[in-house]
Amino acid sequence: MIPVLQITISDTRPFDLACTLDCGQLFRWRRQEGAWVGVVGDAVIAVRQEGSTLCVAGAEERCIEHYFQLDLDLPAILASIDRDPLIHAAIVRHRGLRLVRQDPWECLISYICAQNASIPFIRCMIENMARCYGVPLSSPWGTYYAFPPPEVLASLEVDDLRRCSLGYRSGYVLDAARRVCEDPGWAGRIDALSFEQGRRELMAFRGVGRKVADCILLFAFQKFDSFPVDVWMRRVIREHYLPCEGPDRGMSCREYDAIAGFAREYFGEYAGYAQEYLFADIRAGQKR
DNA sequence: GGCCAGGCCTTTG
DNA sequence: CAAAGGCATGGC
Repeated sequence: MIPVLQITISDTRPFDLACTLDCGQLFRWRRQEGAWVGVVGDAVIAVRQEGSTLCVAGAEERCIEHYFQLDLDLPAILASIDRDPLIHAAIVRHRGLRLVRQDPWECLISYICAQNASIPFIRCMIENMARCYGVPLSSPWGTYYAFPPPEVLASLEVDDLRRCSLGYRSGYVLDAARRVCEDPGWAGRIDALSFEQGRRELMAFRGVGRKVADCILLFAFQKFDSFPVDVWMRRVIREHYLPCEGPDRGMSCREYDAIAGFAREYFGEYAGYAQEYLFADIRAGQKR
């Protein structure tokens, strides 16, 4: 019998599991038999939400609260970004979506892979790497695979990663793995830095530009004022907030900075949450 | 089968 | 400094 832990959700501590796991910030969770199953570190975890109860198997309460950041005052955060009808509608539709505390290493590689790729494709690349080079983890829900650690990826050849469908990103991932192996303190250092300083550190990785750095800062380092601007976010901001600036195709550094800078000022210190709610809303609308 | 995707790097104007 | 190509691959 699998021991199941129950965590109670309330109006003062809202949480929506499906929104959180399916909004595009994470790539490894799957729906399985009415639950969500994923790998966090070396643990296979299954989570199911039944109304205001969260049923968890495979992890302790403290681990889950830390991972989903349930201690964060979400109502206060949402109130602080609720500035107009557009973001308000997104908040209402996805209330309970939380930013997850991702592992810096896995997040770094995931978002290097994410450049110029659709979300299903990103999932595919990461699963390929995990299946080929990750430690198998047997669980009541089947065999899953840990995300391969830096030493393992660093020991590969470019063609090994090409076979995982990474394409031209293979070299970037290999470089990043080697760099992290030589500098194991990288994450701790960025953790202690401000948003701007952390971004500078991250952009020293080949294959990490503004957008990728901003995602990592938001998802792995809890720099909540980070506002990643992908092609979707750019469309929304241009349509609703900053009409027409620059050509239609391709985004210059200047335009990126203009959009992200505007958003940080407009939404405030939790602009990253606004970004994620807008992103989730675009994706939901896309599914029709 | 063409278009596009949680962009970045390099080269050119 | 700004603007344009090139890039690997898979989903839709």
